[in-house]
Amino acid sequence: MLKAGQRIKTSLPDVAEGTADAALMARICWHYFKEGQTQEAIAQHLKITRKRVNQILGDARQSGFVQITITGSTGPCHELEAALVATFGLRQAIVVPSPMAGDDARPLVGAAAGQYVSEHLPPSGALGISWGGTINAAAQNLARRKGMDNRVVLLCGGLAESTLVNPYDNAAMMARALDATCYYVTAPMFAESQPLRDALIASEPVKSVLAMVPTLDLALLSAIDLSKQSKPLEYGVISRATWQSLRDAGAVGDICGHYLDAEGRTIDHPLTCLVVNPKLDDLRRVPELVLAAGGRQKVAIIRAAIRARLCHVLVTDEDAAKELVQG
Amino acid sequence: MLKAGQRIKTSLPDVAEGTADAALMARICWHYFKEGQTQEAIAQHLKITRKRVNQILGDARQSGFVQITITGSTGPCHELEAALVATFGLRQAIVVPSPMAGDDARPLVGAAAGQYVSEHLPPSGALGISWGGTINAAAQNLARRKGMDNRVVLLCGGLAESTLVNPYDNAAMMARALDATCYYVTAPMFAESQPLRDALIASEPVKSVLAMVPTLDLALLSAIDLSKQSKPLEYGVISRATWQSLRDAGAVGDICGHYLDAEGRTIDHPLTCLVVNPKLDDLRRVPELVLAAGGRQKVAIIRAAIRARLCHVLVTDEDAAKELVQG
DNA sequence: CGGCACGCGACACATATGTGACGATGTTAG
DNA sequence: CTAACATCGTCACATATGTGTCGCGTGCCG
Repeated sequence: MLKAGQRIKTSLPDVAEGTADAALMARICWHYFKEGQTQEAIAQHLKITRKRVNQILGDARQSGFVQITITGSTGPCHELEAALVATFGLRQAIVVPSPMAGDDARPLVGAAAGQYVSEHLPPSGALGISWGGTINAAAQNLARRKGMDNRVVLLCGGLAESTLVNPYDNAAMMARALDATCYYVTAPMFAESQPLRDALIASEPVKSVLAMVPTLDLALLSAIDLSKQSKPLEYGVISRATWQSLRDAGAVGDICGHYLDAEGRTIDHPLTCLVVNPKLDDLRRVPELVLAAGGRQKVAIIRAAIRARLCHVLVTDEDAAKELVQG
Repeated sequence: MLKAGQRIKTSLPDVAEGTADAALMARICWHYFKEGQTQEAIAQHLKITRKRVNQILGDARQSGFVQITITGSTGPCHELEAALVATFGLRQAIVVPSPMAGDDARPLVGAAAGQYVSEHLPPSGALGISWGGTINAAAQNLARRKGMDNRVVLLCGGLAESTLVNPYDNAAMMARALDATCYYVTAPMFAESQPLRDALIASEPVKSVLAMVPTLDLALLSAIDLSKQSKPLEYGVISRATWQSLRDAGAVGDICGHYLDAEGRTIDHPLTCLVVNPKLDDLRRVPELVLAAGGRQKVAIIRAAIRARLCHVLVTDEDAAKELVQG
């Protein structure tokens, strides 16, 4: 739990370049994962301590330097996937097992989403991204590209306080993984007044970036819920009062700053006039909208997003999928 | 070491469908590799024994059900790669660390080659493949595709005796991984007489498959050496007498059944009139020739292949690369 | 009907792995 | 120059993992 104004070191994994020589890391990973050598043997071979090898392997795993993909035509929850597709008329659904510990589903859903994006973003395609822990995890699980001339467009404004997951960080990680040019919305996520928001949206840098939205090839969206476990609430991105009033207005969460009720309709609330974000119709013009969101608390907003025609492909976890199908 | 005529059960990993439920395997892999749970915890969660979890994980690793890729722009041996490109005018070189134990480099080089092919074979592209342990390993490390209408063309004849690595097995594995149609050369690798070979090559099924070679998008070639460790010799694919006479004729190995001397020239030898294989000029017409071969004993034939213009992209191991560059 | 091979669960145990404590060795700011 | 600090190697130890052995059912074949 964070206090307002608390400064947080943006301790993002940093893609681990620099922690140790990238070449060394690659070599260790090779011997360990590909060749199946023991850490001890690798340490002796390279004349470093086993502990160091262990450390570097840990870094490599965490930072997404090594990527583990589970091939196999039928995923682990493939009946649920079929059920989701059938129930909601989706193009595709990807369901991953929920974490065994009552843990956070976001890293896992994000990982799956990252893999999906890697496989479906065309070379030199333009990718729009939302923000959050899920997107962050997705960024770490993108297959690295190089020289393919991709573009990454951030679909929301930034946050001044560097919380653990920051839109700009997310976008930068994505762009780095894809070797892409990155386009940021150089404005806060929430403006302080409606005139200010209108001015920002009309301003050249913001306008030009938002104008790219209808030209995107794929957008990776996340769903922000307004449950008691809502992360923005926890991180202080929105105040408790705002949270309460949004709920009172019938909102179950938001997609790219568009607050929706359970039926997928945009709600009426003062905050909606302060958000700097792409228009709904522009988003709907993107040929492939991938929504990555997991955990029971996201069920309502996921359903709303689907009803709002903001989800062609859903990436979620087993728990949420079950509730979506049954409920 | 195999005795002539010994029957070998073709105990290929079989892509592990069937060993256990694929969905179970996927789930276990997910919890273990992605979520980082302990085998014990997974066993309890799924109500099976830890041993079983352990087993399934082992199967999954070996069969390529899980794939581990090392991302990172600079590979572990990236100076050697640059040196190879510069020295031999290659389009690209991929060098992987040699196995630490005096072990076989083929599985490792093959793994890297498989990854390369996955990344470079166009959707609905046609892939030509050679055969051998290296290609076998490559097949296990292809990213699975589905419904992309790829084609796999085997670039050599078959072997009646099912040795550990058999051209038809190789091709079948590749085709399965890519969900591709597979085209086999329905003829032995070596015909018993030249008239028979000519008749075979002129026959419809063989001719039509060989005619596909100039239309390939990419060919994954392997190099067969004639050193004392030569695998075909060990497996009895060629007799010791033939081996000796090929060496006497100046051959250092073969690429797709084309025996080359150290300079990359085709040699003169009776065997060359018995091989059922694509013509050199047809091979050279393939826009991308990837040669996957590692181990010191392959250095000579690799060099020969490059000189014969049969290698645009080289995938090899550190030991071989060093000798290639220095020697 | 009687083996008999096979697979699987229950242990058991040798390694391998992750992590903490502690001291030596630089490294930088004052 | 020196002291605070970060980094790294050594040791140690709790877990986790891989791989045996044993004994029990089950289904197959003679």
